[in-house]
Amino acid sequence: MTEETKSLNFIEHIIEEDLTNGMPKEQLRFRFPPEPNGYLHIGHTKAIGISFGLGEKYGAPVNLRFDDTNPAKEEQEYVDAIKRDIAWLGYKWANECYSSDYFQQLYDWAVQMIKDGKAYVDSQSSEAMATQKGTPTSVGTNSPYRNRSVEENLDLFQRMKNGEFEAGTHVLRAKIDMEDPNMLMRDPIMYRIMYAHHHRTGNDWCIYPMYDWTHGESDYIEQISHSLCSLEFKPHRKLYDWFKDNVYQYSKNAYPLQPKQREFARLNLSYTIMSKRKLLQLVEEKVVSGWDDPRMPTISGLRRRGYTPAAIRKFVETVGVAKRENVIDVSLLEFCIREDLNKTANRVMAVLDPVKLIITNYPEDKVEWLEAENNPENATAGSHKVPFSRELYIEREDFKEEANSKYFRLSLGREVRLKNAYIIKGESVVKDQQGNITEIHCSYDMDSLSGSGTEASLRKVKGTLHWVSVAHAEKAEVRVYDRLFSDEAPDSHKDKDFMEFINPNSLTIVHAFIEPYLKEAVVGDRFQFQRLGYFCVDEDSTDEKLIFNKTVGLRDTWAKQKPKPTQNQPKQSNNQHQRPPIEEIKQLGKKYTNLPEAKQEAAKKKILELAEKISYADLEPLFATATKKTGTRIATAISLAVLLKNGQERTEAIQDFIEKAKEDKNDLLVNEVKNL
RNA sequence: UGGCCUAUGGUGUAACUGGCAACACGUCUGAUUUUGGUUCAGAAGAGUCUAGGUUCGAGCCCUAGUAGGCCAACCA
Repeated sequence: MTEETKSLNFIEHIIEEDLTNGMPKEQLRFRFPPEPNGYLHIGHTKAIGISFGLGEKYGAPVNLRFDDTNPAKEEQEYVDAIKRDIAWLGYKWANECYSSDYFQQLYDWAVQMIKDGKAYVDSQSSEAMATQKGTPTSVGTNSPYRNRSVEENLDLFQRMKNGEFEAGTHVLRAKIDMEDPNMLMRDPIMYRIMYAHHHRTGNDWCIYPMYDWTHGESDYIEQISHSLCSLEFKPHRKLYDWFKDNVYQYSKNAYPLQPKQREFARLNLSYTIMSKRKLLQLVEEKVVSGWDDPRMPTISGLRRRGYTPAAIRKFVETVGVAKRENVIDVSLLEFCIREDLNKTANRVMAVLDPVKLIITNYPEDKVEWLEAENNPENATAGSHKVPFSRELYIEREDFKEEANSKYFRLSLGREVRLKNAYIIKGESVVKDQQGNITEIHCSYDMDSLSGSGTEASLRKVKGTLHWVSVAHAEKAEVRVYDRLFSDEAPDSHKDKDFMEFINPNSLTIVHAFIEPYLKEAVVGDRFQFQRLGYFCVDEDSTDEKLIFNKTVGLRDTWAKQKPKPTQNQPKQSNNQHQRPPIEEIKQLGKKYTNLPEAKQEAAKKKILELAEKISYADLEPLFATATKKTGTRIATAISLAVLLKNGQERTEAIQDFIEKAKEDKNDLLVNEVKNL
């Protein structure tokens, strides 16, 4: 057993506390409650990971509950997609539930509440009700219908249910408090009239319950112990509890456990959006090919892009759970998928931007089938054969006529290795009339075959190139993706619509040459194209034509050397050199008290030097340093001594500072000022 | 004129009230390498939003302030 002492997140702390306070472990029960009005995205995987993860951790059931109370927006297609995605992620739900299954129970409770004077039928327009509701900063006023008799309310509600009224003419409201600072408590609507076909209940109902009423009571009916949702529902908690307390009075025998809602910060990912409404817009306006377009942050998009469930789960686990707003850098997601694929994806060779390479001293009709290791990270992965011949394709980027010593690839007169094959040397180039290179001629060292063990084969050369034999090359379409948005937070700009940040070059279609081994590949297979990245076979592939999606590139430290056009430059400027001396003094002071003695000496020396270069005006603000920042005060004292020695007049501020320092508990500080 | 929530390296998350604030990503060095990948070794980067207070001792508790987020759908 590897008993990991992993630190707990705040939700786990709450659960642990409940457990130690006597809640039986068997009572633990969670739920994931999507509304079937769109596809799940990477943000949802956090919520899924939290609730299902807790279920796995505590061996507790987790219900998948579709919150289907708005037939106008919800569809069976979404139900199916959601189930598919959760299952693909590898989670198992205990029960497949629907809020619509509880409509009758909810209705009965609502009648009960009317009888108890806790709910009433309002018959105003939505505008009138909105006005009466007030604003966050001003209280609301009571509806003129607020004091209808129980009998009238019962009659009206019954008739609402019977379909006797037009949509929009009446609603059922909870009678709470129109002056509550929490607007959700200002007589929230429980039911509205709606003549719409529901994907499960058909036309059985013409009144539909609202979210707050339905969601909390669904938790209660399912006896969910911890109802976990995102931060924006925090204000709903008060109402959640109000409804729960009332209903509990009616049903405590049947449903003894009262659920507890807790909220966490949702996941945001840089360079993308996470709103279902906006994702739907991308789909509807055909900016992308569908919900599962590989550029979409949806689970189905990521799946098609080549992401694995393991990588996504690792990602969600790594980002953690807390209550503050956050934006996760996509580089973390990319790290997770690379880490997984590096261990599992077979290596193959493919050339995306080909130029012909001719080995002039290799026989014209000779073909060798060379051994290629499938995965150096996995000894059991085996190997496959790759054909080698006189004419090959290599990557255009892998050749330069002249190159400096930093360039490890092929150039004239220099040697490189062809992966799994021979060492070659650049000899000459053939160009067309425009000066474009059409052929590169080279010679090969016939004794240098990879793995042959000869002295020549063991020679160290600076670079290794991937290649594909021209005669044996298969063609394939490769879809190379860039981020969908050019802005780090496309929907965070008040003055600009997120659509303005769409990256016009988010998809590039490349016609590539691939080694014949790949002919066998089937939809969903994942490979590492050596030196390029990870790719997977897209479902658009046919028997005649293979199509690959680029999942993610390899880490590329070489690309970083070159000036890159992207906006992802490191922001940290190297301002160490030009930092004003006073800043350096502050920095040294910062750690002063924590340093071991020897380093303290060194720091002091440095401060003494720097202090020669500062003025009184620089130092004066530091006299006000907070008492507890002892280090800075010491640095200030040391510097002050230098100024005084150099003839600085004793101002009142100086005197105050010295006096106060002399009374400090810290001996280091006292020592510095006692002789001033 | 309001209510609620949050604030820790560039990013995300930790830290039993107590040893130089930990981990991951990212960044930078170096080594290894038939992938400029992987792996390995190392470095830089934080006075825990500010100011007070309680305490022998505060990232953590209290007060005030500042900044950001959420709240006015017959949506969820």
